[in-house]
Amino acid sequence: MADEKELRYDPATIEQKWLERWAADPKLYAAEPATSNRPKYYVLEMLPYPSGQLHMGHVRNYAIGDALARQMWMRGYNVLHPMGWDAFGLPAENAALKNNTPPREWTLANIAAMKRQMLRLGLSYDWATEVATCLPEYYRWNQWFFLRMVEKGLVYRKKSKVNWCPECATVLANEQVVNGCCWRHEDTLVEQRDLEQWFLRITAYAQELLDGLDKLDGWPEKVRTMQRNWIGRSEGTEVDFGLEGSPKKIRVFTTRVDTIFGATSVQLAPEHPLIKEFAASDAKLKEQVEKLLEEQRKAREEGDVGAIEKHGVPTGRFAINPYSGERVQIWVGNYILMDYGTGAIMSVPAHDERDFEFATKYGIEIRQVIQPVQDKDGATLLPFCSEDGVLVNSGEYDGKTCAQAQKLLQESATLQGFGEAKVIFRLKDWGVSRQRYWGTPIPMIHCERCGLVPVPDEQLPVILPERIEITQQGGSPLGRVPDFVNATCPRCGGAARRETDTMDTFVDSSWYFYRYTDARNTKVPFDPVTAQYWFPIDQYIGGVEHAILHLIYSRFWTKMMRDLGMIKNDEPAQRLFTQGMVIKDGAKMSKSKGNVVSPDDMVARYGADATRMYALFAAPPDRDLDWQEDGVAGVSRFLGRVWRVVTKHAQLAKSASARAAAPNGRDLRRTPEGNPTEVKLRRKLHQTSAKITQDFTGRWHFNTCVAAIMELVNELQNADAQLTSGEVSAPAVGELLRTLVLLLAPFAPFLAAELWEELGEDGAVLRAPWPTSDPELAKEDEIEIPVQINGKLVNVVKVPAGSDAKGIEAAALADEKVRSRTAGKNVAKVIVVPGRAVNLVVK
RNA sequence: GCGGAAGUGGUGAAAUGGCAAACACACCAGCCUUAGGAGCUGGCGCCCAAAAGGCUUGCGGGUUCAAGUCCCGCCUUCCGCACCA
Repeated sequence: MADEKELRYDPATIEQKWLERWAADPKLYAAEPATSNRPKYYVLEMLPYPSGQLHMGHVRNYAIGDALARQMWMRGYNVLHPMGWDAFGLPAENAALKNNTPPREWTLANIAAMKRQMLRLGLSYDWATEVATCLPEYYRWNQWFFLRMVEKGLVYRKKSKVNWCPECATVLANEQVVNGCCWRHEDTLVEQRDLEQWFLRITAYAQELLDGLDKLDGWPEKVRTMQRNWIGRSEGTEVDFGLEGSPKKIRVFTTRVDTIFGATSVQLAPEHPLIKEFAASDAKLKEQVEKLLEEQRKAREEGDVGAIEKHGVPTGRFAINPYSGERVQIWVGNYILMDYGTGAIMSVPAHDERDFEFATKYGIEIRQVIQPVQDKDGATLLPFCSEDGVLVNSGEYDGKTCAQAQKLLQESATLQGFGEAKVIFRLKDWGVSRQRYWGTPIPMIHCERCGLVPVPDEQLPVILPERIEITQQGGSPLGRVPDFVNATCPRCGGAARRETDTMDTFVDSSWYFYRYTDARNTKVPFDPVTAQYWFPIDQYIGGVEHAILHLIYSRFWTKMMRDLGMIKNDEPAQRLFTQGMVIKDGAKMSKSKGNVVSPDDMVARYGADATRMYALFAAPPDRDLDWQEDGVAGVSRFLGRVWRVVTKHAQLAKSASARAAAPNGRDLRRTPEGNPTEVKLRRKLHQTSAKITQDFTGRWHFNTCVAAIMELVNELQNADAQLTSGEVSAPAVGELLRTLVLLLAPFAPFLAAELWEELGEDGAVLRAPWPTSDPELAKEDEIEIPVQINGKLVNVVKVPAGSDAKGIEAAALADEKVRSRTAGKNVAKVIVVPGRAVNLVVK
């Protein structure tokens, strides 16, 4: 009875044993220093927010990274595989309100819990480099970078309209507004408020951030496209229209200055300063403008901007076209945005769809000034928006192509001083102020005499006070801590007030991966030499939801650090992989859908190996993954078969004769010899290892890697009798089982460690060399060739491997079925693809 | 509206232009008994009683000796962007 239990694969016991062993060996997953003679490989998974619970999306993300890291170790690389915590942020404050737990305590407890879960999963992180962004040892460097950016003129403060989430009671960056709602509160509409804010000048890098995308060919095209759209570069012209009866000018931005002779009105945004001016002396206009503004706000908040019906009112004022001197009405329109371009446009109804719609509605003149190159004679269907035409009704510019006219008009504007060529970006500067407690204090001091004064480096870190009452009232919580607020001005020594806003948490995650390379440095954020050894990251892995936020900020930060002379690389990550979502019952796993599967449950029932391996087996990593518990059970049963087949024959594999003939299973004869089963099994083995290596290095289809291991194990199982009887030689058994375990190691590290030991091997399987495949042994000696007649499959013939076209053709023509089908017919042509197929063209 | 990805058995999926459905899950039949979330054997796209045969990768065309794969048009689903002047 007692022995029987041992015949069962028991993941709980095996995994517990190895957890203890690994815990006793903290250097197991440590990278070698930069002096290592192995090639470096930096594999990184996006650091999680410490919510306290891993979810399946994390498990999938980390299973992918871990399989890669382990395989790279086995292939001889010096691997850096770190993990950390994106530990600042609002949930800690909410938890404090709810449970009366200090944010720091709550966060650290969550980190401890999630770390336990990660350890339980057997993830190969070097915890010596662990980083938690909420600790002063980390966030002091956020402050340090902030000061460097102040010096570089990359920080400024301005009062501006900002996105305000009433739920978070704080400001959001543009990137954090999703469909008009808060990215953390999908149902909470974002409001616009006027506030003094700190901004980072990310737009200084707009062009470089855009250009760099072309070189990031290791990034998914999807992410690059999203970033391009977000940066939104647009080439055009700025032109000053005159304001009738005033020396003032109205500057408009247009990408189609060639259509300017067709401008029949000028449209201003409701928030345009001139509109305010007009409205001041015109109560009726004021009322109308407010209505337009309200419509615009509503549409923006509903995320339905494109669908809003265009409205506008004439202001009664007129603008003067600087090229023609023509006088056109000035309107205010609800479809004009103040925060793009100049907040003013020239309206050319004949050549712009929106302007056309507007003009049609209000009976504004529609004047064609571009004649399409095609259908020169017939009436043009307006609006005609293509640039494939020539100018008409445009004075001296008539007959020019659109491109020629744009150039000439720009030159003329520059010459006469009423305009110029201009490139504008949709990307806005990064507002980093947050009126929250649990974040990095912004290291600035407000002095009544000296103004804004940076905190000197030697006074860093500006420590976030820990004893603080979290309340729900608005405004920065730090403002209610006198010990924090009251400061001495570093410049004049007088009494001053400390800045009470904290930094956006995306600052934390913009550079954390550099800190990993030198995580305990107390002098500088990281040692440049060490960082240069590891950077750029060879493979970054995470969810596509960070395509714009985190990934654009990180690129900016890297360029900024490069310009500080701290690093040499222009981009943080060479390759980026975005894994698919974890789905259950047709929907993304989420608490609100009630379809969450707990990783702890899975690990408890099936073990960490089975849980991780299922996450890799059920779909290729870039696709969405449908979580089916039966599938996990299936993988667990498979691991049981592996366990049985290896333990059953382990004695033979490590027998004296097997070792003597083939230490490590490596020196076996390199030509296929032995009894047919042995030849067949070794062939399958070498085919499997070739396939896995290929799928691993090439296209990252871990699901087919796992399937290949399953096929191998199925063959071993089918040959159980021959293995038991000794028909297969001991050295061959040794090679088979050892290699199987090595191939399994990146996917099921616990079982691999256990079986590696079972096979009598010392040392970590992680440090054993990755199996190489011998093409000679992998080669089939007979292959099946499908024979088609007119493209239809008729039969399959066997020919010796390496048969030439002639031999294959002969075999095909000799086949019974083929002969009966071709009898009495004319075989017009025979196409032979050696090793692949034969097709007979029969008439 | 624009851009991207995807559409293959009951399910997850596989297939350098060359035998569609590997590997699994579920299901069915049988064996085993320590009655388990265990193990083993076999079956499992559709039509046909079976065999023979035929049909089959969202729909319609095309290229090719040969198309799930390449090209054109359409449909559906998901994702991103969306008055960006």
